[in-house]
This record gives sequence, structure tokens and C-alpha cells, in this order.
Amino acid sequence: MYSLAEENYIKAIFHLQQTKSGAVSTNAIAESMDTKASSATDMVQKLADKKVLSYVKYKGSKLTEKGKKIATRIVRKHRLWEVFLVDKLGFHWDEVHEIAEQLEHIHSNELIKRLDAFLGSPAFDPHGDPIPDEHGNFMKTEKKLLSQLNKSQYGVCVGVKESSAEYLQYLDKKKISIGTKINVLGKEFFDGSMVIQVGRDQFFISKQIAENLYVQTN
Amino acid sequence: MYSLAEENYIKAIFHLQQTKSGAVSTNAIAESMDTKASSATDMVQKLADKKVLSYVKYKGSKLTEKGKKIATRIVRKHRLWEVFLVDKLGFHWDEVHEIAEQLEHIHSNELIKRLDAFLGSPAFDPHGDPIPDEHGNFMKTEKKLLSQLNKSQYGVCVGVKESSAEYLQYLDKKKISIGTKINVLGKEFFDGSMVIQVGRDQFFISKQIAENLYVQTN
DNA sequence: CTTATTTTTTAGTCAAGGCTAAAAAATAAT
DNA sequence: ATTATTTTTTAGCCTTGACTAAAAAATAAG
Repeated sequence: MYSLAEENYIKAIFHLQQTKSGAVSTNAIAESMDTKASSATDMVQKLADKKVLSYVKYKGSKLTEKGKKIATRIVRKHRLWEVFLVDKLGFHWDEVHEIAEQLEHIHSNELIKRLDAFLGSPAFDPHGDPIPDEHGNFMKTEKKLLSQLNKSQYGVCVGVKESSAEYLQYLDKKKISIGTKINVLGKEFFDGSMVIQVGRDQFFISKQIAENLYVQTN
Repeated sequence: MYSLAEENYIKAIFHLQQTKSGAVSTNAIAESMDTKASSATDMVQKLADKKVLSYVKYKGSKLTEKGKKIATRIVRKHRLWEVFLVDKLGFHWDEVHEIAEQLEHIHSNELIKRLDAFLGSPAFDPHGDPIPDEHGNFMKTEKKLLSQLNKSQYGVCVGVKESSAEYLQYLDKKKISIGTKINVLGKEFFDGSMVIQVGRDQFFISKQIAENLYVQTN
């Protein structure tokens, strides 16, 4: 059994290594956990002892198969609970994260099995993120270019095609990063430009922007 | 906000002072928490500082109004989650305690409000225990004598009429104490004797036994 | 190819909550 | 009423997970 703190670190590292490939830096972990690098070092050393991740001094950490399994189980629980909160209790999708953050640490395999069945074994959570099955397998979702979406479709940013500094800086300014959900509110067919929604902001983007961003759709 | 350990102590003290009247002894708290008396002393001192309970050295602890409020909120959450687990997820009533023990510590007033509504604002949990409302008020349930119940009714032991040592020792031997659920499996009308179920045991009791035990029914 | 800077680790503290052993108070027994 | 026993508290230590300050390694800059 893993402590609350351990589970949260494992989950954070899992999400970090989804994006950047290779080992995850101690600093990145600390930042994502909103703690200090020294604390993160202590924890990754402990988790390395427990064979949850491989850790090389000054080089970073990588979850082992065991670690990934733990992480996907937590992600599965988090997302199933989010579905419960939205579908059954009527929460709005942007209110549920904090509560699911607590519920994901409830320990009971039977509970998860039954919750999953009760919800009809959903494949995606209310934010559009895929829910891994009981074996830890995520529904394969093909990634498309944002430019391939049409009006009133949406996708979650999973990567970029061209990664020039200017482009990334633009995305940064618009608060678009891996995991950001993008709603297509409108699309002009003659030039491929779009009006999109990111968080609470809505703005116009050109075709050039839209055809360099990979999004994952259901 | 109270820590997990604090919440568990508050709940345990609440349950202890339901039965015995007056202050709860440090030893009783320690036993109920499955910890050592010294640890319990530390905790009640901390909770006294926080005005959750009043504590007099060597004399014991008593929850303040503030403490009782915290406790009933936790009890409410615990019992609502038990209803959810049994009614919605199909768990059997004797499998849910451990899971509800975890779920009761999820912090979100909105969640409880919505869960309560989702379940149809139940007044009793699957074990027959009353669920306090959002103001902390328990449904008043009249207590009857066990002898007043009929076949296939049940009640939860809430006290005794006659408290001779012999009688209490008998109850003890039969594992009947405050909070024990008793099912009436059969009743002979000519002498008032009964066959009852306590936990996994079934046995015969005379009218004399049955008319000295108070039970609470829905 | 050195020096400067950033990143990471180590060493030493701290608070929460637990423990053991010993002291002190309360209760029981002579 | 004084001793014996039980209950409760105190004192000191341990572990977890955080922190700060300083040292060490890696990276960047001249």
C-alpha cells in the first residue's frame, strides 16, 4: 500500500513523462507537486527503493512497469469518479477536479469495479480524457490536427507538428499546452481560420496555427 | 480543517459518549482507536486546545458543541456513503464499513448535499442507524423493549432496563452490547421466548431476557 | 577551457502522530 | 489509613514528509 504522498508523486511523474519523453527531472517533479526540489529528491529516492521508478542521480526518474501500473490505477479512479460526479450528481465538469483528487485515493478494487459498472464503463471522463481499463490500457485515440476539426467539435492538445520558438511562445501566450482542451466555436471554410475556446477565453486563430497543433479526439 | 487522525479521534469520542454518559476516559479512547493511552492523551490535549472538546487531566474528555457538530458531519457522510454503496453499487451491508470509513473523510459540502439528494435523503443507513440531517439532528427513534418486537423485525440495542451483573454478563457472553443489531427470527406467543440473530450467531432467549433490553427501531 | 550559473543532492530541522518507559494521580485493597 | 494496583500523564525517541542552507554536479558563457 502506498501513502497519500507517494501516490500523488507517482501520479505527477506519470503525467510528466506522458509529455516529455526520457527521464523526468527532479525539478519538474518538485514544481508539479508545488514543493521544493530537496523534498522531491527524498521522495524519488524512496520510490526508487520500492522499485516504483528508476532513478539516476542528477539525471532524473522514470516509472517502472510497476510504477506505471500504480499510476494508471489512480488515473482510472480519478476519471471514473469525475464521471460519477458529473453524470450522477450533476456537477459541472470544471468543479469536479478537486473532489476527484481526494476520491482517487480510496482503496478498494471492488469499489472501482462496481463504480465502473454503475457508470456503464465509460471510456472518457467529462474533460474528454480517456479512462484506462482495469488492465491499464487506454483507449487508443487517433490524434488529428486541430485544423481537421469542424465547428462545435473539440480536442485535447497532445503535441505540436512544428516546434519553432515563435510558435511555442504563441501557444504559451494563449495558454495552450499539452492537455489543454480546445473547443472549435467556428470555422471559415475559405481560409481555414477558426474561432476557438481555451479555458474561459475565446479567440481567432489562423489556419497556419491550427494545422500545426495535434489534438486528441474521442 | 481537521486532519485524518483528528477526525477519527473526534468520531470515536462521539460514539463513546453516546453510550456512557459523562466524560470519556483516555483509556477508552485509546482502546477504541487501537492505539496507546499516551497517544490518546497527546491527541485529546491537542483537540482541547482547538476547543473541540473539554479535557480535565485524569478525569477524561467531553466533546464541545463544536466537536459534536464535526462528529455528526462525519457520521452523516459515513452513513450516506454506506447507502450509496449498498443501494447504488449493490454491495452487501456487511462489506461497506471499511470503504465508508475512507469516504467519510472526503471534504466537500457540495458533494454531501448532492449525494444526499441523489440517494433521496435517506433517514437510515443499511445497518438501520439513523443518518443525521444537514443540521446534525438525528431522526428521533423511540426505543422499545426487545420483547415488543415480532418475528422478522429487528432493532439495535440502546440500553438495558435491569442492569444486574448476571444480566450484563449474559449479554456480554452473547456478544450483545450498545449498538448491536438484533434480528428476531422467531417468537413463541405462549411464553414470549424468541429465537434471535446476533452477528452470525442464532440462539434462543427467554421472555425475561427480551423484556429487559431496549432496542431502537426505525 | 575555465568560470558562472543552474540544477540537484546532502545535511540538518521541524511538526504530526505514533511508541516505550517512567512518574504521578486515582482507585482498590488490606 | 496506608499500601497496592490501575489509570493517566510526562518525557524522550522514531518515522514521514516537508523545509533551509550549503555542497556537488551539470550546463552555459565567456
